Amino acid sequence: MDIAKVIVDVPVRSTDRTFDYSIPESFKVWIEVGSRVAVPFGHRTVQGFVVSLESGDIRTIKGIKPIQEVLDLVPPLSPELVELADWISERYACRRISALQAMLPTALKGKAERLISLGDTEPEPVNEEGTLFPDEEWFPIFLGTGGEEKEIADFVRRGGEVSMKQLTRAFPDGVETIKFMLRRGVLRESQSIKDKMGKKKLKAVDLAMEPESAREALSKLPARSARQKEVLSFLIDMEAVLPMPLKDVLSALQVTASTVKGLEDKGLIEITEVEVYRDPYRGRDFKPSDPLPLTAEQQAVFDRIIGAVEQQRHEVFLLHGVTGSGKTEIYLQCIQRCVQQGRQAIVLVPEISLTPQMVERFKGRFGSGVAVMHSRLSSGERYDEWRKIREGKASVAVGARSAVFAPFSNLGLIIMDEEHETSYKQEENPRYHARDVAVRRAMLGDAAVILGSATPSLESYYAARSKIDDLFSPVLLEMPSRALGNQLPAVQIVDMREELKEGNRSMFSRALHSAIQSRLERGEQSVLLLNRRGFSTFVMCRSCGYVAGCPECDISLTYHSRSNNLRCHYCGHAEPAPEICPECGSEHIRFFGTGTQRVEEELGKLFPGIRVIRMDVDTTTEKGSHEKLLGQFRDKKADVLLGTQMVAKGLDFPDVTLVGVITADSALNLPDFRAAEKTFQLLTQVAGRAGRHTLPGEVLVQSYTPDHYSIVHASRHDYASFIKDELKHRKALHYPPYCRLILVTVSHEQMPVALRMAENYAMNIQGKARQRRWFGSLDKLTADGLDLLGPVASPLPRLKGRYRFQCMVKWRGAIDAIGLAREVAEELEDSLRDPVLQLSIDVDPQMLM
DNA sequence: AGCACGCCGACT
DNA sequence: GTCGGCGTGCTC
Repeated sequence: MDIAKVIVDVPVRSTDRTFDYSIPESFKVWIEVGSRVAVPFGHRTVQGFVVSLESGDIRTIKGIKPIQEVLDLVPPLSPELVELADWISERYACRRISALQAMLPTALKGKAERLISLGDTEPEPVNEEGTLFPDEEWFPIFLGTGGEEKEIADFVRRGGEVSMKQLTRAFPDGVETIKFMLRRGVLRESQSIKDKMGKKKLKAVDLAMEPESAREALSKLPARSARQKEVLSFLIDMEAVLPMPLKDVLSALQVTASTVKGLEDKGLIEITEVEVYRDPYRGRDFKPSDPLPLTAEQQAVFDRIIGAVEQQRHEVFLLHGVTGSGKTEIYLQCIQRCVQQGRQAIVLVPEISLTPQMVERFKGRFGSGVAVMHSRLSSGERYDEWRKIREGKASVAVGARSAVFAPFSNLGLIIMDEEHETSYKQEENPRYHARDVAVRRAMLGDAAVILGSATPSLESYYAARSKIDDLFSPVLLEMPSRALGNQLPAVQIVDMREELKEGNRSMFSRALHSAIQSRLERGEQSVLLLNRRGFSTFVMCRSCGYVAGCPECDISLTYHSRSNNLRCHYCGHAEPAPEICPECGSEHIRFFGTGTQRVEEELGKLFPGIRVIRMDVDTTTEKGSHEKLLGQFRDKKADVLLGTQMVAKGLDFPDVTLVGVITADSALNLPDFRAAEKTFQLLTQVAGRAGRHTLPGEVLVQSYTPDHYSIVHASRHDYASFIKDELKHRKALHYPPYCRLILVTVSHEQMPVALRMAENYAMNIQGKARQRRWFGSLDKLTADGLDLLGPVASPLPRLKGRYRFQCMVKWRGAIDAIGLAREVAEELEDSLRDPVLQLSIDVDPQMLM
């Protein structure tokens, strides 16, 4: 093994391949597939990943350079993850380095640092031009001031090796002099990769001897060392829990560090630096829980799954269980078996439902063997959870999307809860879908996969029934009844058109109004859902029709009452709310559309004294606020929990007997072929929140289109009928699961360029598809083929100052449509070498915007 | 991404 | 006649 093939951290197309490096003898034991290394690349040092090792004669490869540094003691990636990264880069048309980077916590994103040390050359006399005059007898004129050069040299000598950053900070005007010194070899530059985040170190105190000898020493300490004696006797008492964090000693005894230091100087104790994990859940105790007895239905499903787990066989299960059917308990017991076998498990949950309740359940069952990864952790905390996994200190990882990359070495089971959630699709590069990555990873490592949902995505459900997917055909397991035997709540649809006809212009129907009223009287709780994302509310002038829009994105601005300003949901642009119309000066400027803030205000007017907790993006930005709000609601500090989709997921409150959906239609009107599916899923999820315990629940759904099949079927908890209807639509219109999609978005600052390039793209891909005889055969459902829609203006036609057009590739069968889409994009980029032009390829898009 | 190599305008 | 503009192309 003499040669390492390395993917370097330079994310452009021309470097999206391996580069060969020789491995210095001393590194050979450290370097494996998955190692992170520093390599010389061009004129600098970059970070890279070893993706394969080859034996070979180094001399046969011209210009090969050696690996400069191995960056980690333990390779951060396994060969299995490296292979997975390859697959991701092909399937999602992204650079290999992006796929590799996506697998690591941001803390490990090393960047090169320039280090300056003294060179071997003695400072030589030079004149102003930098010409050497070694033979001249007269004293040299240094560039600038000779004194400065001496100061810089002294500074570097003191530090031994200082970073360029430090040096320029110390000598802000010395840049020229430093360059000059480098040129002459007085200073030398080297580069090294520095991680963004260090490990957290903690000072800990321990006795330097056996407790008996310490006790003896204690008696010999003079009386004037009263404080030190206190500390020592405390440590002897606490002997069982040593070493102990220094700061705990200080706060327990109200002494200062110098007192403890004194003891160290006497050689009685030791102060050491221990590496600690930043445990985000430190100091919280989790109620231990034992496995619950399974119902017959649960048992049957469990038995089926556990067979695969115990035989260490790759198999994918689609677990379709109604809300409250006890899927989580099945997950827990499968994990338990998996861990007992010495293998590890990953649990994927949507970010939004990664609530403290959820975490509690896993921590309660598996204790400290659980690592939790979600976006609210600081990057240091996330790094530490990640290291816990890699170092074998955790055997269960619970987390959002990216936890699918948890660096376990012997993975036995991957569980994906709420399998249908769109948040499993990453919306930036690499645009991977965690479900498909999970299945692929499990395939590579002979692990089982459970995809669980009350409302499985059509893609998964169809794959389970028809076994046609190229990636996976899950085994369908059904759990149609609730574990506690209680009924699914009755759902009533309220026709809002009728309300309007009868003169009720409020956002609450009479039925919902009286339902809330009766809950208030009985002291029960309600959950109100407004699936209204910010952009649908807008500010309009009633006199001239002016609508406040974002200057960068051409979409209407949303009014935020707390800060009294208008904000763009997409780019973050904010401006003060106008009092008069900026176009015509009229005072008739009004705020339309219903956001959660407005519902909150309205509730206060209609039900004086009502206690409302509002939960949406605005009230949950602060760390821990989510948790706090839910805690308050659970403690019955409020009558109503009002919020966006985040209130619909996985919450379980015993006293909630009413769930109200203020407008069920808002998602239906989005330009998305999944609109009906999303509406059905949301309504089913939220309806499942009511009456999970002893009190019966009621669900009221307000709608302007009460006859829509997604609303009707959701109200009857009828997944099968919904699927039947929806599949018919998808088939007729050639949408997934009957084909796959690739969304190509072309954007440019100049509208004509963007449009022209989008047209070129469409033309080129059609041409090539025709040549390969792939084009235009989607109508015959059995045939392989490719079809193209567009270009059309993107649903968000302008974003962050760029005009956007999109082409939709629809394809099916054993053709390399993804490769083709990428090829055409690259050719286009080459022909118009304009860095402003952006082409993005989204394979299997979830959001069509 | 950086960074050097390389071919055409305003200055000693 | 030279310094330097940034177009082009390479990095094991």
